[in-house]
Order: sequence, then structure tokens, then C-alpha cells
Amino acid sequence: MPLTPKGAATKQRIVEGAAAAVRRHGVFTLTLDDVLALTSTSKSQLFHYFPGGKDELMLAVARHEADRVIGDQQPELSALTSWPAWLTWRDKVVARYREQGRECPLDIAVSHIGSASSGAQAVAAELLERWQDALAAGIRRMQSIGEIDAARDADRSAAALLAGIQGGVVILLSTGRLGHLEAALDQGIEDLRRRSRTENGRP
Amino acid sequence: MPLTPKGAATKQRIVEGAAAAVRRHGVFTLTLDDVLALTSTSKSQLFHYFPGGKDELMLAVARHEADRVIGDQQPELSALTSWPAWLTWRDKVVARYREQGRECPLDIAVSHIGSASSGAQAVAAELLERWQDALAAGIRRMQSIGEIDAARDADRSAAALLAGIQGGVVILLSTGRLGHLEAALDQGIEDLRRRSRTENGRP
DNA sequence: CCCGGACTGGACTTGCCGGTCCATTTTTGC
DNA sequence: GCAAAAATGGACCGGCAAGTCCAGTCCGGG
Repeated sequence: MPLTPKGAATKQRIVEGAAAAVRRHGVFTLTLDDVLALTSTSKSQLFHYFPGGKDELMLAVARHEADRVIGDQQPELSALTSWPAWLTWRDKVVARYREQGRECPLDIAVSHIGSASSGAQAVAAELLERWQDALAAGIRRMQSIGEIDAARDADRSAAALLAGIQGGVVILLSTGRLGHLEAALDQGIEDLRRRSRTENGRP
Repeated sequence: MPLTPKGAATKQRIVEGAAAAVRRHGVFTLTLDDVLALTSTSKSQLFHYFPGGKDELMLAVARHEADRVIGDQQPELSALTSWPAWLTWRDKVVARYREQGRECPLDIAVSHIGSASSGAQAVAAELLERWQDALAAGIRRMQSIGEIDAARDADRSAAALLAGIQGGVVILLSTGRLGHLEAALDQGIEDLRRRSRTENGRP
């Protein structure tokens, strides 16, 4: 199935429009007709580019959005090499979700239900892994320059921080309040900055 | 609309069956027929007890599940008066979600989409508030006996801890791994135990 | 210029699922 | 017991939305 430039453009237009639609309506109440209206395309085009129908489209949307999530945190996320970098990153995350508000493009992936779930869940899992790896790399980097206690388990700290972020976002989604995300980020970073050699594991 | 004991029993059977069905299928792929089959009832009964249809039923399920979430953490959650109590509580939370696995009964409420959303969201918001209040009360109690630095903002610490828990659960939901929840809990409690007078706000 | 394949439009089919309706049985209050 | 009210069973309806189909149009290469 060769793809002319024009076709590729249409395909991308569909994905982006669908992503916007998902952000507004959520995956489940979203109808293909919504996407068609929003992107000025027709059913036949949609099924031409996504023979798998809604499932395949949602998967493409999930991938698209997952890339955005990581992308929006760059370049800081990949260069957490100083405390100012951490703080800038923190602000970027908060700003991103403040702007996004209560629209969550990835409930597709998080909800383990729905038709496109299995694939989308893999996308979500990969996103979380990339995210956590970036945080762990940042922590290790800070350890190597002596800014974080070398005894800490970088992966476990990254896991806890990531959990705080995710929870903050979820709470934002259900209550509309940003405070939890901010508190989790601040407390997580503050905790890293403490250079005590206290064990980080189970108290 | 008086309710005979028999009627009340049927109504409750429907709610509990529906809750189980939601846990398995999620809200959106769940059909009323599923509930009927699972509870051995008929359509007319369901609409007899829930004139509002699926929306009203889902709301009842949300309330039911929210109560369970808090209830499953008792009595510890209401009596976080010593470190052992905190640890027992921590274990209870982990055990509860380990058992629950990837079934989330409250995606009803978290997903801001769907028909029953507005009411269900209020349920979720109230659940989070009760939860956070209990944690904050525990923190204040520990402060009053000198086990936690009195300078800390109890509400903000509770918010961060709650965010960690929620995030841990979300990650469990999408990846099936418990580690993040454990890490978030352990790190959150460990952080509380540190009696330094370091400020807890934005670094 | 013209042919084949990519691309587009939109009517149509199909199945599912929430919700309605009424007929029947069981329970309750007296 | 015996009305009246509550509880139950299940057939039926209607709409909606995913997916199909074919009839066209556009475009690139020879």
C-alpha cells in the first residue's frame, strides 16, 4: 500500500483531528462521525487509512499522544543535570497539565477496557517506562556529581516520583485541582535534594 | 416509593452485581444485559429500582465502591496514631490493590466522559477529600506527639502522599505492576518520619 | 494523452443496547 | 382473605454508530 504525500497528509490530519476529538470527548463517547466532521474527511478515507477501524485509529492516537507527553517535557527531561534543570522541568510539567486541564488523551490507554485496549496499554506501559528511565537517568547523573546520595536506589526513587506525577494528573482529571500535582512534584524533588544517607527503602 | 425488604434486597443485589461487572468490563463496555445475567434479574426490575437507567445505576455503583475503598483501609486509616499503625495501613493498602489487580471500579468516576460523569465525579472528588483528610489528620496527630516536624504543612504532605497512591494505582492498572505503589507509599512515609525541620514547600 | 492505482464521497446495511410497556405474580396492610 | 401496591418477566421498539460498498475523481508515469 504505497502512500503518496497527499495520502500521508490526510492520514496525519485524521490522527491529529482524532486526538483533539479524544481529548474533548474521551474515547468512548467519541464517534467516528465526530472525527470525520472535525477533519473534513469521509468514512471511506478513514477506513482506507485505518483498515482496522476505530481500534487502529485509537492506537495511532495513543502513540501520537504518548510522543507528545514526552516531547512536551523536552529538552529538560533528557538533561536533568542540575537543580535548576529539575526545577525548570517541574514547571514545564505543571504548565503542561495546567494548560491541558481536565482533558486526558490517554484515558484510552489507562482504561483497561474498550476495544483498542491491549495495544493501547502497551503504548501506555512504554510511555511510563521511557518517562521513568529519563527520571532515573537524571537521578543517577545527580548522584555522579554528588548532589544526590549515592546510596539511594535511583529506579525506586524515579518510580515514586513518577507515581506522584501520575496521581497528581489523575486527581487533576477528577477534581480539576492542580495542587496535588504540584505538591507531589515539589515533595519528590525536595526529597531527592536531601543528601542524608537515610535508607530509602521500606522504613 | 416504599421499598419492601425484598425490594431492598434486590436493589442491593443489583448494585453489587453491577459493581462486579464494572470491575470486570469497565463502565463503557458494560451492558445492562451483563448486569441482568449476572444478577438474575430482568430489565423491568432494574428500571424499577433505577428509573434513571444506566446513569443512576452507575452512580450507585460509584458510591458503593467509594465506600469500599475507604472501608477497606479501616480501622487503620482513622487511627494513624503511631508508626506501626502507619505501616499496617500501608500494608493494607498494598494488599488491597494487589488483590484487586487491574480491575478498577472507579474508572467510572475518573473518566470525565460518559453519561453519568457529573455525579460520579462528585463521588470521586468526595472520596479523595475524605481520604486526604484522614491522612492529614494522621499527620497532625503525629505532629502533636512530636513524631513529625510541626513545621510541615500537613495538608500538603497528605496531598503529595495521596497523589503517590493514586499514581501507583493508575500504574498498576496500566502495567499490572505493584512496585510503583509500594515505592510511593514507602517513600511518602519515610519522608514523614524524617524529623528534620527542612521546609516542605517548593524547593 | 491516457491508464492504472491511489484517493474521495456518501448512501446503505447491520447489529447492538438502552429504554419502554404490559401482563403476571407476589407481598403487604387491614 | 382480599384489594392494592410492589415486584417480576420478557417481548418489543428505536436510535445510533461502526463498518461496507460502489461510484466516482485526482494524479503520476510512460
